[in-house]
Amino acid sequence: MLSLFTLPTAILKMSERKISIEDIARKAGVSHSTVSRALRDSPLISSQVREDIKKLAQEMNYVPNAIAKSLQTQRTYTVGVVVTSIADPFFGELVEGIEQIARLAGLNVLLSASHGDFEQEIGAIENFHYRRVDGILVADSRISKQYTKQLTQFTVPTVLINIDTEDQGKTFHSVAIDDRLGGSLAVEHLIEMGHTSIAYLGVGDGSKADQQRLEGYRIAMNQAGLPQNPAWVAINQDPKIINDIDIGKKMLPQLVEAGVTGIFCYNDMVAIGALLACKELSISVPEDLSLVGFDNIALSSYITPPLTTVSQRMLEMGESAMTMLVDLLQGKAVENLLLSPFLVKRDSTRTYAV
Amino acid sequence: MLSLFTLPTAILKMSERKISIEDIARKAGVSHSTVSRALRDSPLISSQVREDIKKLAQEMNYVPNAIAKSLQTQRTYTVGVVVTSIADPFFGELVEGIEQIARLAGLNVLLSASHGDFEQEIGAIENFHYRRVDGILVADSRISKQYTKQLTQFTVPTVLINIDTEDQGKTFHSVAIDDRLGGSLAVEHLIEMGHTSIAYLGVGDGSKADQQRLEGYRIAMNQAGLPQNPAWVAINQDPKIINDIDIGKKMLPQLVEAGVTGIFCYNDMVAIGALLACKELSISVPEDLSLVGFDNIALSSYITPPLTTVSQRMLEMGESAMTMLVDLLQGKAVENLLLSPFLVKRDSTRTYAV
DNA sequence: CTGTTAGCGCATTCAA
DNA sequence: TTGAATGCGCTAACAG
Repeated sequence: MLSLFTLPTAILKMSERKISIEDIARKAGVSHSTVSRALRDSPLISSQVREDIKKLAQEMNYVPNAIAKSLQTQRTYTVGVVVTSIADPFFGELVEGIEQIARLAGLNVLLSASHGDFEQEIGAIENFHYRRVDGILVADSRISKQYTKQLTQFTVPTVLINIDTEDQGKTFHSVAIDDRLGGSLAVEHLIEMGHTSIAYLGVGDGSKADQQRLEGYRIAMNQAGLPQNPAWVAINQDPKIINDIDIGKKMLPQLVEAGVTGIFCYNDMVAIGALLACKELSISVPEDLSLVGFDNIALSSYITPPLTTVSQRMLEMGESAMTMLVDLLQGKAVENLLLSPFLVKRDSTRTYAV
Repeated sequence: MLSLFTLPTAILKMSERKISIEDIARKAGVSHSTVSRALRDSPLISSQVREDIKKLAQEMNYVPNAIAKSLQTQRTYTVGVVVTSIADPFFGELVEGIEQIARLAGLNVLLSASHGDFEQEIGAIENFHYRRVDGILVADSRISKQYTKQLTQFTVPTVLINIDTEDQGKTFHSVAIDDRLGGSLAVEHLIEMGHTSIAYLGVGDGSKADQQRLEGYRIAMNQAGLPQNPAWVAINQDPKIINDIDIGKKMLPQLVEAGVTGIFCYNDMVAIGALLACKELSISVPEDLSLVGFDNIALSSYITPPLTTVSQRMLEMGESAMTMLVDLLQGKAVENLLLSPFLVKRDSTRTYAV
């Protein structure tokens, strides 16, 4: 701790205009290119001169200028990241994963929030373009499709995270979660617990995630040879309800009336809404009803009862996306990634006793 | 929106090397300085030429080069932000606030995580330096003091957020939460509810926050003319316990034995730990014991019972810090900010009946 | 091995 | 009002 900064040379007071390689060249009595070479450990230089100049640079508190370097090399070593909301813990984890890998690769992260707004997303990306980032990462599971068309026009390597369109794989690079698999995992779990009347509670926002989780539900039901009742699929139709908790609250009663004993909810917030509705209706979870969420948000493990859920591992998703981008920047070929979610069993589900 | 291009032509296919003002100058049959002027709405140009050139630039899908511009103007319109962890919802909110104001001011955010590590923080800041950011924001409530000394050496305008040192106000700019006030608010609330035997449960990490919340506790007790018992102040001494929940769990029993009826906990996680310990000991909250937290993390409103807590409003703190930085960049004088937290009454506290 | 020269893309002074 | 010339700080040919 203490010794770290005993070398006062690293950060010290510096006058208005910073020291440049020419300044140190003048002082060393050499040309600025010699200084440039010395500082960058070029083989085209005598080790003697190199050491001398490095020492001098230290003494003069030289801090290289990334801007000038970028202008020359046409590389900024910066990537732009767009997320819908930074405050959302979900994206927070994602960005954390992105930043970790970026730093390991010597890249900086320029962060922007879109708040789910199309124009703001475009604005952020144009801005990244303007700043000549080396690559772009866009995370948004509810984005319009035309957007992706425009994105393909970019020459800047771009990786899309959980993008809301089907035709991935062809036009651009992406990493996404396998929502279909996730849905199946959730429902298979309920089936294993002996449930047969199982519902899906979706948000009806038209997102790919919503549709594919429902598909996963159907696949699992089919594979188990279980009957499917239209009344067991409750999709919110009211566009005025934007809060997931409220959706869960509002949609739960009709599913209970339809006689289901287990519900797979679109996500944890919906499940929590359903849970709250259960409390109001004096329905015990998991005694009377089993509930499965999706996302594994922090909250899900703390509520009562702790929620059985499908986990997305956002940190890993961020790492994967950034790793893919790094590969692209190095000219490597990459393959789109479909990450597998997994089930986290907690206390909101239990064996169905006839 | 200060979007450079509102038309869809903005995003279009472009060849390897981007169009420069010289390219468009050549095509327009003028000099590149004329183009430069036209594009920047210089008064030194005829409106005719300006419109023509702007139109041409559009057609040629010209995207100005921020790097070149920065090299010339010595301004990057970029600020560096260091937080301990991006994934922490707490900092997520902070960064969201920062980003909002930054964008409004036409600034970009370069984000870095320090993971509470001194070296990584220094590294991030040096990197920002290297990239010639216009300003720096550092958030960390548990940072070493000498660090701040070093920070003052920077010529780059810097605002510290919730920094862990007393001598703010003099050497550098800062925005922080008034922990002392927060502590008083929590304890005053308990006093109003009729409690007289009130405890403080601290983490003992030597942080300013811990000390000042305790101080707030003492002030409130004094002002109410209440006696103070040393046994009512439980500060964790075991450095091996790093998890706040565990601290709460472990320290609770001794406070109960000391006969307190209300406890003000260092933060929500500690309070939740205490709550869990209560459950194990069959102590009902709030019937037998009232609990107050600090931070108002999302979790606090969802647990049972929902936690009465002191709220920090991190979004506002981020906005304030960034606003302060913007003022600094504009050469304005700024005053350090001490934000007032406020009490959020929920169900973990209740009137003490004798 | 080292110095000279020439840009990278733009803003800006000085002339015209 | 416009053009020519210069420089921001650096890398990278090309010569010596």
